[in-house]
Amino acid sequence: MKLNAGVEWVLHTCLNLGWIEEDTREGASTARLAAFYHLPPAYLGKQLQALVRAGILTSTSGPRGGFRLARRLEDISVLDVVTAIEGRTNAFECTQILHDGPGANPATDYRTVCAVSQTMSRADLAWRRELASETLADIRDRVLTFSPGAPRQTRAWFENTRA
Amino acid sequence: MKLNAGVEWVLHTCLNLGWIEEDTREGASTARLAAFYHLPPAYLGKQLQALVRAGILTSTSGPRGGFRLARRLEDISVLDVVTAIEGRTNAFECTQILHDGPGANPATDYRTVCAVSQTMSRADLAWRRELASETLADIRDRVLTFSPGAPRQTRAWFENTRA
DNA sequence: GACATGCTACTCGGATAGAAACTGTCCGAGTTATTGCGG
DNA sequence: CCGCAATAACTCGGACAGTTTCTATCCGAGTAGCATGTC
Repeated sequence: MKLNAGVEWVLHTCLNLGWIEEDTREGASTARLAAFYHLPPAYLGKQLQALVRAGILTSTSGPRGGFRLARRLEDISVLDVVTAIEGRTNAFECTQILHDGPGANPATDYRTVCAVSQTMSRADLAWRRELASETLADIRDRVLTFSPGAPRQTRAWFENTRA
Repeated sequence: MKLNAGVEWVLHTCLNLGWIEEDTREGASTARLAAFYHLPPAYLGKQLQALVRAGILTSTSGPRGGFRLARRLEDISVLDVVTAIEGRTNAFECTQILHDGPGANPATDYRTVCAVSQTMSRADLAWRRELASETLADIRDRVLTFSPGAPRQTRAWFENTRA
């Protein structure tokens, strides 16, 4: 029950894309996005591809290509990003072992009936609800209040490393 | 980000132990607890050992030995059981990649400062809070209202298979 | 008949393989800017 | 000087290994009950 490391990477990367796109109207390539945090470029690219499939990013090939946000940060929830990487499966997956116990009803769907499954599902739901209630724009704003210079610094880095 | 299968197994097993101990004053061996759901006995035993280390169960060796609840179901939260199996680590582990970015402060602990980490930690907290708010006794009571015959059926099975 | 004693069967516990998922890497298909050539 | 075409460089995308975690199994240490022999 450990989240993929890619979740942390792409969350920070999306924030960076948000700041880059405010400035230049273009995106950024995997190589530069990875270099910003010294991440393995190819593996970060793999995660970003998942975000493209989820409709969070768009990608363009060739020179001056790369990744861009498909929609505004206000319209991307943290849950959207997590789901894109981790998939739609819950942390607790009821295997309905009650079916293998005595006195089981083969027709019953214990994923909805079993009290254990209900409790675990409720916890998963609380987790998802918390992530769904926050957008990347909310996180960006919290970053701004803590370190107002972050956008400028980030943009400057991407400007300088381009040369 | 998938929970161990053992979590489901031991939750159901603890409920069974609760019903057995209401009847006979004794516990049950791994073999019989596993046979109840056709689970791999040795692997279930491994999980139950983790619950012993966590102080949820007690174990006795030798003939007529096995596992017993260390305390009442009212005093065992679902979180206790999950933590015993999964460990105390959060689903999201902040690796502080901001330390590898430009303009980072080496002295800063980004696990508490980083806005991304804050959001993910909040979600993990909501998940844990939900699990901590429910005890095994709560689950047992919900089972009773849905299928009042469950305790008797379970006890009967363990009685019959003993012979 | 009662008791001590050795034995047998049974249990947990940790050490040992196998499978699956995560992490990381590599090369190919496609695209765009560039550069050289011809008009 | 302008337009066109071939080229070269750059990008994503999916296919291919390495590592960690989870799943499953096996055998040994220890214990409780039982059978046996003795008093």
